Amino acid sequence: MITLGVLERSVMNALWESPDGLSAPELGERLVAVEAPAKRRELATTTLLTVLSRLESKGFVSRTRATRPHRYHAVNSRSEHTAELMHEVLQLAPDRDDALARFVGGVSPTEAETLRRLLASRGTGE
Amino acid sequence: MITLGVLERSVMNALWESPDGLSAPELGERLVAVEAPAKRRELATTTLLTVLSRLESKGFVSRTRATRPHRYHAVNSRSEHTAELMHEVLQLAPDRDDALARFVGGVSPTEAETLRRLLASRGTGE
DNA sequence: GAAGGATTTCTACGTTGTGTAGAAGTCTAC
DNA sequence: GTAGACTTCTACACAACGTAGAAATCCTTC
Repeated sequence: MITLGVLERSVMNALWESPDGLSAPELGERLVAVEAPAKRRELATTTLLTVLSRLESKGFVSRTRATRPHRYHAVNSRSEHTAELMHEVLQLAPDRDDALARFVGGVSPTEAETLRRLLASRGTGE
Repeated sequence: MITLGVLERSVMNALWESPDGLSAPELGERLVAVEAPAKRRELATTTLLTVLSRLESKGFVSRTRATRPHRYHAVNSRSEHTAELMHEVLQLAPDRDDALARFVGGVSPTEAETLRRLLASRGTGE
């Protein structure tokens, strides 16, 4: 399963919150702003470019080469990404229904209600 | 997020299918049996012991030291593991409901039905 | 159209996790 | 108490990731 490193995840979080995408320098500012306030020092722009390239290879990021500071966008929204991951995890289990049962058993009452609503509006499927 | 390597996953699969646990040599036999029939050559027992130790450190495996060939057990069932992973993934999303919506949107009709049943038997929660 | 600065790509190194297993240590049955 | 089974220690190769300098590329302006 494709996984993300800690910096890669920070970068994705920044991109997910930027509908218009970000250039590498802009990304740098966001990262300093967010994260542990005092902790995070400045990262070299080349570092960010490397990470962005890797994320592009992994299919998580696309870029616009038209403008000069290239703009980077998240390919999927965070929710899509999360849902996809959940499906991947579920796919690995041979006993899907059992896994689903345990999953449902662990959600909060609020979320259970959300799920009911979602399933209802989805139609019965038969 | 704690993740598993490919051999580690094979080992966990073998343990998950062995309610009474396995010793390292027994594990070796299982692994040869399963997996790509011709592909998988024999693995040294020490290799398996190393992997088992690492899985123990990660909390996925426990062992009985009483008997001489120690016996190794999966701490959680595969379904529990899967459900836990799904929760972890979901936890990372700030927009949980949205992620749930996308997740539900992607399940098969059969699974949707399973989910409905599970949520119904779970009680309304209020 | 050449120069200079901004930007990107290439290359590289340290760290960590994982697959792999020999060497060395420990335990038990005889 | 010793041989053989079993476990732990140590070790190495390889990939992924964080990190960034050097080198290449590209606009802009003179």
